[in-house]
Amino acid sequence: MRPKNIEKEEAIRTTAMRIIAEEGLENLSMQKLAKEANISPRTIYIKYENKEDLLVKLFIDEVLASYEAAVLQDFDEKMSFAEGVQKIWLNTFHYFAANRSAFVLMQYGKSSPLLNQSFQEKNIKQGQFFAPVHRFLRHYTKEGILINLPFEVQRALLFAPVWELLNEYFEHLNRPEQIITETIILQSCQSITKGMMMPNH
Amino acid sequence: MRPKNIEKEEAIRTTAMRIIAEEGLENLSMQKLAKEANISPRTIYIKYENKEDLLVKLFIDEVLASYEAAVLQDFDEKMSFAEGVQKIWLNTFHYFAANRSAFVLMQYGKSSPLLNQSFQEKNIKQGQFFAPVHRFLRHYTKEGILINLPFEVQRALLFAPVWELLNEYFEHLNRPEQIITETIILQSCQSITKGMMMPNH
DNA sequence: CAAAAGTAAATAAACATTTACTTACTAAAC
DNA sequence: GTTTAGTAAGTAAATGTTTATTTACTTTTG
Repeated sequence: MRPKNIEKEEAIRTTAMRIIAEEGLENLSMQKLAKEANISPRTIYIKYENKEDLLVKLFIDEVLASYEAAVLQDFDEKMSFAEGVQKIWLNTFHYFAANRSAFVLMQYGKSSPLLNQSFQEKNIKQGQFFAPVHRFLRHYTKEGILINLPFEVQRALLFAPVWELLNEYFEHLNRPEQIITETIILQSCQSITKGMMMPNH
Repeated sequence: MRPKNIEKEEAIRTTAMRIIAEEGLENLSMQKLAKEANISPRTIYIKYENKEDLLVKLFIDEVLASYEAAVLQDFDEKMSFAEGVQKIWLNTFHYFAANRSAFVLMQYGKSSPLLNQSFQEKNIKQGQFFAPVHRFLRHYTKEGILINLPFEVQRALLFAPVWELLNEYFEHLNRPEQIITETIILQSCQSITKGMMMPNH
């Protein structure tokens, strides 16, 4: 039996991510992808059921999984609240600043019904991945250090700004100077953290 | 000379917004739009140069312009910092909660290269619209009340969370209970505002 | 009737997916 | 150890559909 050529599978994935990052999800077609990856369209269908399957697997394996791994790197639930939040901010910023295609696909995931649905379906899995963050926030809420709000609200308030700053970071890539520096990220994180903590902490 | 039928132009716009909100931008085709608006495809091309032109005008006129008008309603630069930020939060929340299609298209505007580009190009116009907010933030920065960061960063930190909460709001629409209430919005806004203010204010 | 608004039907390109075929490798048979 | 049959990987070209846009025509109103 002829064995799978792993290089071709790799080529499909990296080429797809490149097209999405450079030309947008709406410009990714199966034929274009095959051509640019130097393979036959049929080869994609050996490895993926259809386009939807390809996009969902790409989204979950190349974006969600590696994002979650990156975010939790060197993160410890036992860190102080400010320290833990800062670690997540820096991990998020560095990971996506270096992986624009992952950032772009993640953004698509929020608006595209297709990806959004798969995002929802995998919420269980994601919940397992992000469990340390969940426990971290719940712990400091119980301790009376973090203001008492639903988890989803805490997550939105604490981490939405870093996404918006990443947007700003990429928009400034083509401009003479970059305003989103690590110093700015640290300052921003401190402001947000301060606002989320109970008085006298 | 036969006069334009304004109803048909209206039908194109509202139908397009409905398709985008319900089925996503990727499922909006000119033929489908024509069929659902009960007109001929050619009629769209009388009113718009091409699909890109349609989307850009839809985005600018139906989304950006009305969003900006909604956000600035009853907002006054002379309001206190906390009061002004809260007004913008509430305006944003109420406007998009009641106009899901505008919210969806706005989200697309952030990821789709097509819309993103037109977004960038119209930044001058948008800058004029949002000038009151810009002046508002600059004033309180000079006064030493708002922490001194680049305008783009202040905007990201102050207003990104309300977008994320809107996402959460829409996701909870299909669930038994809504966690994103006006009370939660007000509490969230206060936390963010507190973090962005200089100590002793 | 002039002239733009509007239509139905056509066009050509692009799309996702399939068909019919070849290639490359494994492992059993000799 | 060489041959050979089987099988999945891979390909080139085709499929039928959908796409944005246009053509050739009709309608409506000043």
